[in-house]
Amino acid sequence: MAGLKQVQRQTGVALWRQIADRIREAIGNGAYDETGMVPPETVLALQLGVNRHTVRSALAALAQEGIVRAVQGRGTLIERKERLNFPITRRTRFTSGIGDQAREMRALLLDEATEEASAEVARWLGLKQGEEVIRLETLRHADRRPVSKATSWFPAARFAGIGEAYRKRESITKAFADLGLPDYVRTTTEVTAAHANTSDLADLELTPGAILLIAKAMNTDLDGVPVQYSISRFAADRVQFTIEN
Amino acid sequence: MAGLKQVQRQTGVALWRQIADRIREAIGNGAYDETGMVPPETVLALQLGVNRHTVRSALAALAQEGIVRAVQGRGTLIERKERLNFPITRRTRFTSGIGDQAREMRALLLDEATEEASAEVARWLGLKQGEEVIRLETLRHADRRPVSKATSWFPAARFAGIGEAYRKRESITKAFADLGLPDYVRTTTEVTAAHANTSDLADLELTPGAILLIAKAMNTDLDGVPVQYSISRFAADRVQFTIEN
DNA sequence: TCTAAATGTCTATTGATATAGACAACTATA
DNA sequence: TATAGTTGTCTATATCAATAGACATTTAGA
Repeated sequence: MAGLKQVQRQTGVALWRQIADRIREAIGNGAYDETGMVPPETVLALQLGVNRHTVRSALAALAQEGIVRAVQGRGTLIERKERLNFPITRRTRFTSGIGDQAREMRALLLDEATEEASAEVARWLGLKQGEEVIRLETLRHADRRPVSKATSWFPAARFAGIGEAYRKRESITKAFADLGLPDYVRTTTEVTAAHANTSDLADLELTPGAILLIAKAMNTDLDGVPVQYSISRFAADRVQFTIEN
Repeated sequence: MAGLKQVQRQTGVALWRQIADRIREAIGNGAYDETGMVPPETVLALQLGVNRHTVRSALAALAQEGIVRAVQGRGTLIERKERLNFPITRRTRFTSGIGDQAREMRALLLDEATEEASAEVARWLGLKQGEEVIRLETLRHADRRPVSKATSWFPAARFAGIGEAYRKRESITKAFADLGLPDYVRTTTEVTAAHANTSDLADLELTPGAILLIAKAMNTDLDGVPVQYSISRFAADRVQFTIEN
């Protein structure tokens, strides 16, 4: 049996949203792969102990996301089912990590700026606070679906022009290569989770209330000198991380 | 300035809950460390573009969690501010990982059962579906605050009695040692995020709507033979993971 | 072609959520 | 000892969320 987790009342999170989240998760886990359909509204309502109308609100939200499509008389069909796996290793690269799981990858440069390093950025990049860094805001798609939004900082002195290189090559690895850095390694990754804010929601095409997986990562060159610090935000219902040690 | 992210309306997540989450996060990030107090209700209401009463609902929820304490005439004081760091490496162990960040560690065995391996468990442990495994439900505390709830499976043939050993030693590492396994390594960790369900809420002493970081992990002995598969659920606002490669 | 099973639509009612305003009570400080 | 600044309490109102029931509409299959 599928066995959706029970919902909770009076939590500040509407039942229809909790139910939508559970069904989205169940779809992602392949719980309904046999039929390709979500169970009937009446069955879900009974399983979850809520009114059928509440289930309908949840399914309407999922239909809005393009995950299911209701057909009168037949049932509610699953339209899309995805959870990308993102391996985190010493050789973590976004493009090759996701690349074999998606047919088409795109990377978009949303914004670029040169600024003085904040205390946090300076600490990670091993700079003094106030030294110049280049900040890139990037958005990455897999199969035309937004997957992650990232803010990256680079030491400005060493990587002038990395914004332009990234825009052309659509890859950090290739942009580094163009600037004379043939290889680099992922040194540290910190993972947290939080609710999405408004701008992340819009860029990642999420519905409000969605959860983000947040990875703060440092890359260094082969001598251990920091070359990039980044904060990436992933839609938690589309992505999981795998750490292979 | 602190600058809390804006809230969103008509999302199925009540404003007071969104605001509570943002303030909890801001406290965890040290945004109010200078004063040790949350900004006045009227200021927060203005910043967030909501009514003062809505902010009060959020602060009431945080007071319920023991994170803040309102004092009439003075303001709202920060009582607790914590986020434990949990390193994930080849030598990941819960006790030593958290141990140096907390004065007191406790591990509780909630439940123990011998059962037939599900398809998932069998796959991870390299068993045939239906082979016997021991399942442990454990709850771990740091400084009397619940940190994580975990379900672990062990091959029953090899680790008979591990429940009793864990109950006595309050450590997987020591329980393994008692059963003749002096060392093991973390091979794979999968990280996802989701909303907490009812039983996790209760055991982890969370408020409804809270986010969990979920780690599915496999440990093997030094010959690469799987010895443990576990699913651990952490309160996302109390914990972060660090992956050092 | 009938029927069971499924989604779609409508009305009505209740409780939770959010806003609005006014004023009381308390604290720290000028 | 005033006073400004803060939290606490109360009333009122509008909208959202959830339940309840009835019935229409569509699909697939007997």
